[in-house]
Amino acid sequence: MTQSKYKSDFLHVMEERGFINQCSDVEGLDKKLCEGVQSAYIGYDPTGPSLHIGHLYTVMMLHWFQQCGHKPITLMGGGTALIPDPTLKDKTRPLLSPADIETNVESLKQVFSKFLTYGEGPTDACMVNNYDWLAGLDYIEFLRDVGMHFTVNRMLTFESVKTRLDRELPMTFIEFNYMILQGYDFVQLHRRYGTVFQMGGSDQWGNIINGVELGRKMDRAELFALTAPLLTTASGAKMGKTEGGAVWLNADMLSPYKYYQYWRNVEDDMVGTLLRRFTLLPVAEIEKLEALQGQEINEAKKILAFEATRLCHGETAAQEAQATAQNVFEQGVAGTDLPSISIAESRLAAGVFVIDLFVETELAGSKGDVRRLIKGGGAKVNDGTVTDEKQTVSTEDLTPDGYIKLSAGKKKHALAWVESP
RNA sequence: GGAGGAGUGGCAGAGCGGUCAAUUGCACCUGACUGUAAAUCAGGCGACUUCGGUCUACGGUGGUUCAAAUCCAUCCUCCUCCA
Repeated sequence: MTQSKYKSDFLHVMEERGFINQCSDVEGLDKKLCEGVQSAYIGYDPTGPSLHIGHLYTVMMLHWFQQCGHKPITLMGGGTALIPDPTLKDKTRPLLSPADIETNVESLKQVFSKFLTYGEGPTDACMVNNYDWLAGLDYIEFLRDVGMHFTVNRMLTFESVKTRLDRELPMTFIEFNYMILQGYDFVQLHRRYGTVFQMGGSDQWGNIINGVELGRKMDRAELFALTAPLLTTASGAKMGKTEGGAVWLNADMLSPYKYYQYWRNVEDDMVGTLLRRFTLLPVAEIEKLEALQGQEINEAKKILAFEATRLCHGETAAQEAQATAQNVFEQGVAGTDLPSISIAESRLAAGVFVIDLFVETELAGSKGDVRRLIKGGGAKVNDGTVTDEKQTVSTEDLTPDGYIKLSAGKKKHALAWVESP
């Protein structure tokens, strides 16, 4: 294990797990964290009902923060979600209704609870909503107190603003204000909870540092910022997408099996980074796994997939997912955890077009999609390649266990079970 | 308020009266090779289809034409310059 240059447990962990990208004042922060229990927050926009793995590494930061004896705060941007964030996407994102946001906040708390312990204790996590202080703001007062401290000159230099302007894309005033409100959040967190520390992804650096500066200007507060490197694949693309879309952390939006498969299929070069960031395995153990070469890396990927799934969906779900993956890929048989549909026995007896089953199991998006799959030789029924578009299956195709296995390509499989009368 | 310019498939970006379901790149899917990896090569990439076709699409709505993404009118949105 490498000798840490940090005194505080937390920074030590962040360092060895690769979470440190930029920090406003490492020494100061290190010292602060050694003084006693601190609270730190990360902001999340409740713009969707779940988190995906793009959010996950920040949640892990909070997780470790709590493990190191501090208090994590999840800040819900209930107020800022009413305002579009000007980042990345060139288009202004649609405004959400307050009711949607409230539903999302509730749903998100469930997800966070898998990684953080909420409660009333000194190091228990808590969830706050910036709607509480943003909703009632008086415009004039706000401009005088907060707007005073921002120069447009500086705001224009921020990456999110610059790219928009450079590309001659519109940015509305409401979006332009986003960063001010985010900075103001830090001030409020400090005033209300004594929070001196904010973390986030490196894309949030500008916003976070705004808060640090605003706190100093308004309250002479000493605030700290830490960002983690954004997750990109070894080939440079942003991580977190699968064929179906985002890799959600909710089981009802993405099954544990698929979640497991996502991790199982990551690029070789990512395994070490991901193990450090998304599992709780001791670093020493991770270092051993990182040393694996060639085909052996698959072993590391299995561990990554298992550990990541266990953390998010629990031991049982992880074992089931792993067992299914093993059955499917190593034994060549079906596993119970595969996506399934049920089909009435009477319907099956009459014969069902294979094409329809592929659509119903969502292995393909449309009938035309299945036809293409068949033409390309990627469609299989019970591991036999489908060659005829009009091929049907009936009760005779059922395996002894009472299902039909469908495959789209080598990795995507689904089962159609007969519905017992 | 005035003058120009632009709105095309997930994104970028061609087309500017028929041969356009729309060039191309990225992304994505499948096949081959492999290690459920990467790279590479090949094919595919609106929906439905009795595979002959049918339908829906180029900001919205009307119109001209045998025929429109392409022309005209109008509305909406955005950009640039001027006041």
